[in-house]
Amino acid sequence: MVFYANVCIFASEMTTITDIAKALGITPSTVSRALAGNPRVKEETRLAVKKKAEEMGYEPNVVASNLRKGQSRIVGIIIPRIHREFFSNVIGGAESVLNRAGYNVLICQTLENYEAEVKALKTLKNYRVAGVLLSHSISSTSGKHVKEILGSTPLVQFDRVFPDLPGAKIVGANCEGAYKATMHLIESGYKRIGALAGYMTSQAYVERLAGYRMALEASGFPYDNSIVYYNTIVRETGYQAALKAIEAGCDALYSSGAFSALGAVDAFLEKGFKGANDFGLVATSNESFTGLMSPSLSTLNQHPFEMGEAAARAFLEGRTDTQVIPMELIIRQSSNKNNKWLK
Amino acid sequence: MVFYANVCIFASEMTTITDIAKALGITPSTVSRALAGNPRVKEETRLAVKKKAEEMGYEPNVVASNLRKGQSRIVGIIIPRIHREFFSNVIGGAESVLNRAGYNVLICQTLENYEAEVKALKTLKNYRVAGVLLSHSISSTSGKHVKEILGSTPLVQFDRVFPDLPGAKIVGANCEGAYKATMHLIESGYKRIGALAGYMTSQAYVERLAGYRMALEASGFPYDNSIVYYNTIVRETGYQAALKAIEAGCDALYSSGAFSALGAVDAFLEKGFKGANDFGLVATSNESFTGLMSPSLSTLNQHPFEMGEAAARAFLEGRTDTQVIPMELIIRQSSNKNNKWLK
DNA sequence: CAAAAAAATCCAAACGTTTGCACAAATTCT
DNA sequence: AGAATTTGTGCAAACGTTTGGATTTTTTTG
Repeated sequence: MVFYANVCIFASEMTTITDIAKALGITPSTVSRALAGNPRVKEETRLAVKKKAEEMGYEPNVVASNLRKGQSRIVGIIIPRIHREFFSNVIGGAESVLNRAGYNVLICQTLENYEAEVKALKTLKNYRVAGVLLSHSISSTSGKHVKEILGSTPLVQFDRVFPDLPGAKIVGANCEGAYKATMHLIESGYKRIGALAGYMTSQAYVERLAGYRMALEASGFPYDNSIVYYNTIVRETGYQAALKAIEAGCDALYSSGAFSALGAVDAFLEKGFKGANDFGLVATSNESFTGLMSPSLSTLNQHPFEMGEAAARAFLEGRTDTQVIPMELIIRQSSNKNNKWLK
Repeated sequence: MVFYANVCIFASEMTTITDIAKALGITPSTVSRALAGNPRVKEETRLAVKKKAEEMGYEPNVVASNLRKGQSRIVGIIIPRIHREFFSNVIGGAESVLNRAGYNVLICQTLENYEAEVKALKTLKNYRVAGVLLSHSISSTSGKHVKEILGSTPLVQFDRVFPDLPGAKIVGANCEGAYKATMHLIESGYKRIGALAGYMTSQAYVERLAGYRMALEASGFPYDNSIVYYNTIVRETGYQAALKAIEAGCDALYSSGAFSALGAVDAFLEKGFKGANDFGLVATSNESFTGLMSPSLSTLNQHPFEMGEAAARAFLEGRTDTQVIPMELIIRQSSNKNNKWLK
């Protein structure tokens, strides 16, 4: 690659298609077509153009190209927070699929804030992105703003979806997963199983609670709302809720989140419980720490990377259906009633 | 917000500045100035324009704006992988600072692949991004390609930096951190301290190794290259290296990474070690699992979120110096020689 | 060898903004 | 009242591409 001093110093002085055209004594349109591989340009000139472009260090201006073509190769992803392991994995999966298809990824985090979500949607619309992959913030209760802002921009929702919004959705098998987790606790012999239920503003948590309830009722256990703890999502709230659950006589908990489960472990270690013989726990979301901590947590693996891949593919293929990503029950120490945690 | 049917159905039929101008019987230039808050337009018309814009659901086309202005409000971030906790935290920090300053973030992951890095750099250049935040892939050995492709585009390097490249750099206090970690092991009474050194193609790892060596030599220990294990970065290679270290008679390890330390724990649990009395370990990178696993790992916290913030600020302020983010030694069970891990 | 067909290139407009300069209208100053 | 200034708008070009249709050049055909 030849490197021109002026190109190096001033970004504004980059070689354009017109520069190449002038250098070859032809018109910009031919250069454009040559570079695009249009069959209407002679092999000979195509080669000459490509050679000259290389020589002059030409790099296409995709901004201009996008403007003219009225479309961009950017996909926007809106998520609550990037550094949540679940979301960073989703992004990882989505990015690799999209990148292979020639798209790039613009990231916006809402930090669970409705206003930030609105702003992010507007920003992406203003960039005229090719599509949006969205997992809404916990403080958004309906998809009205999404439809209003996005209009016709293709939308794929994942994990946290608004049921009132049409279009592609990628969701975990929340109900089924929670059912399996709760059933596992029941089959392990636990007698009074509470739930850390999360926020009911999110469909995902509603479904998990439903699965928990179904498992109880299918096994002849009563559904007792007094041992269902809402709005638990972080370690501290999980801890507080678990303390109450212990007082209420629970011997196991199904947690809709991973961090709340961490708080639950804090609570029952504090209360002197020693192993899964005393207290059972299954958490949703197989964050990496769950398998490494002590006691290791039984979890539902949501396959976030695959979810990201599926979301990206749904966008690429223009799908509008709902795909359910299975949740895999991973049994570890925290629900293994037959053995103690600590050998 | 009034919602026009056509706007909703066809993305191409969005209201433009010209539409507003026509609706008000004025010219696009005035509308543009009005929306930009240019003082040369009358208060009255400014209000009329803003009202009409709102009414018609106008959203600016930033692609056109960027083209005309020759600059964009996008910052590109290139990282090896998004779903590494360290990097997702850096991105989280950078995104929040940049977002507040009106910038958006385009993410590219290289997956430690040189070609992908080159492609990412070109893509970002083609988007004429305002700047690039880069942590290079492990397979890139010099910054030549970066300079060649990026030209005058502002560059901030973080964590893994090319020393041969000018401009802003945000690095961890690698040498100092490794020194502190090793010194802590020495002071705790360990006698033969090996190192899981990582890749010497990366400046960060070179510096860590240097810090390790300095601590040894400052304490009268010999630096013994036969118990320094290179290219350890994932769990498996850490495990293999730790097995060798055990055979070589080591009673402690300083690990330049967190995942390799995980492998080291595997190795010495397998070999029947029971606590820090037997084997000491300090890892770099305070990934969340390190504090939750058993034994919990003593680590060096690199403050990735703050590093991301610093990188973003360095870009915003046009800095060209090198900033060092201190590493904090967090002492946990794995190096606490006075107490057993398991109570 | 002219006419028709095919191939290659050119022209000019468009994408939606922004902005220097010109111009007109309103205001202020001699 | 006329000149000088200020204030508000309009005009038109520009940013770097792409693309439909016109035009030229080359090739094929009768």
